[in-house]
Amino acid sequence: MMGSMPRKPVARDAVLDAFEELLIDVGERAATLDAVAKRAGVSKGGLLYHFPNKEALITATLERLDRLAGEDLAAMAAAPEGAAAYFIRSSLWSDTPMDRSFVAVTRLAEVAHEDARRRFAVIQQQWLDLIGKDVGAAMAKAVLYMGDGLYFNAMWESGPSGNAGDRQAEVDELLAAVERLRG
Amino acid sequence: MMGSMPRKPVARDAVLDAFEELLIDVGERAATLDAVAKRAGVSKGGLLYHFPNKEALITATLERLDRLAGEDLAAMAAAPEGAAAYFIRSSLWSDTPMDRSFVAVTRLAEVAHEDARRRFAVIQQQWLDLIGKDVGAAMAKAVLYMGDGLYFNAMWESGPSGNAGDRQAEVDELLAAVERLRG
DNA sequence: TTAACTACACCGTCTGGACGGTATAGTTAT
DNA sequence: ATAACTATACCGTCCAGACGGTGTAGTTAA
Repeated sequence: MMGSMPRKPVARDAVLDAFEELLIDVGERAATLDAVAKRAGVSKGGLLYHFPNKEALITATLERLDRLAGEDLAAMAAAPEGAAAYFIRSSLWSDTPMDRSFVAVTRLAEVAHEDARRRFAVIQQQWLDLIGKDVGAAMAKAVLYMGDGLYFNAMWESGPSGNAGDRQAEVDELLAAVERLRG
Repeated sequence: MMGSMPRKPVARDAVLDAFEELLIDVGERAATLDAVAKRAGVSKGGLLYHFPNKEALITATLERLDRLAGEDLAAMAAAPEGAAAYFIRSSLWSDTPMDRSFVAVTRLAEVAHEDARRRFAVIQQQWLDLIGKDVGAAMAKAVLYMGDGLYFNAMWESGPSGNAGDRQAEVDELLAAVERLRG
């Protein structure tokens, strides 16, 4: 009568996490199924049970980004400091699930994965709209690109990231710039 | 005695161009030696005659970027409109040799190619210095990142690029933003 | 209430193909 | 005569994916 629920697929999430980590750390090229399975502590067969092929793994990763981006967008819209400031702040790599997911998908887009690129375009447009409401349409792109540039550069400094203090000073500079653009 | 000079190496440049094109269009993963040779209209043996292995091909590509970036930096320093405005303008994907070279190397950096990443850091720092002299150190990073963000986004719109008019309008907006930051 | 059965969640091995690279013998342009 | 190729065959490695299992939690029927 009671719970006749099937066993929980613990491996599934482990695999998705491992795939993201590998994308971030070593790029798409080296994020092979074997490497993902090993990192996840799962057999290759187990991996393929959940994701019949690599494309399915990618699809699931994109779906996760969609979900997290949706949540982030809601937080951005509700941020008391304003959408623009929130955006700049959150463009600093801070190792949140959203950050990891975003950078991971960046790696896929880089490898010319069309679907990944499309998701980016949508998310970027949503960010742009919110920033436009905050600082005015004329300056929105300037702010959006400042944040993107920050992200873009932070990505190269792989691993545990560099000097946190320097990074913070950088964000403060950018926030000052945003204030000057506002109007 | 005279004219017994060897034939000119026409294939070499063709191979380098083809490698760049493939990096941009399909990413590092798909830029295989076979694909490069085919695109260049050269036999695989001919490719390997000039570049004994893939790493040599990459090295030559990085050296080309160094050369082009050096020229670009000189032009930026001498630009009558100022370094910052020049930088923003040139961040628009315009299919120049420098642009192609830069994006191609981006693809390599993405795949965690350390050498490629180092070159980027150097070029970025040089740009930052010039922009700082133009708009002041406090706002330099804001401008640099605006340009980077523009580049970052333009990269996703692969192929023959989108609407040129929209892009131009975008650059004008960014230039207006730069003027507001100046001081 | 327990043996038989089912469905799910995995594991480990194998194969076919692609890719980087080697080798070699011949061809073209200067 | 020699550098600059073409053409083709081949090797070792790696990878995606297929495949045939195994263990176990829940279900059913006597």
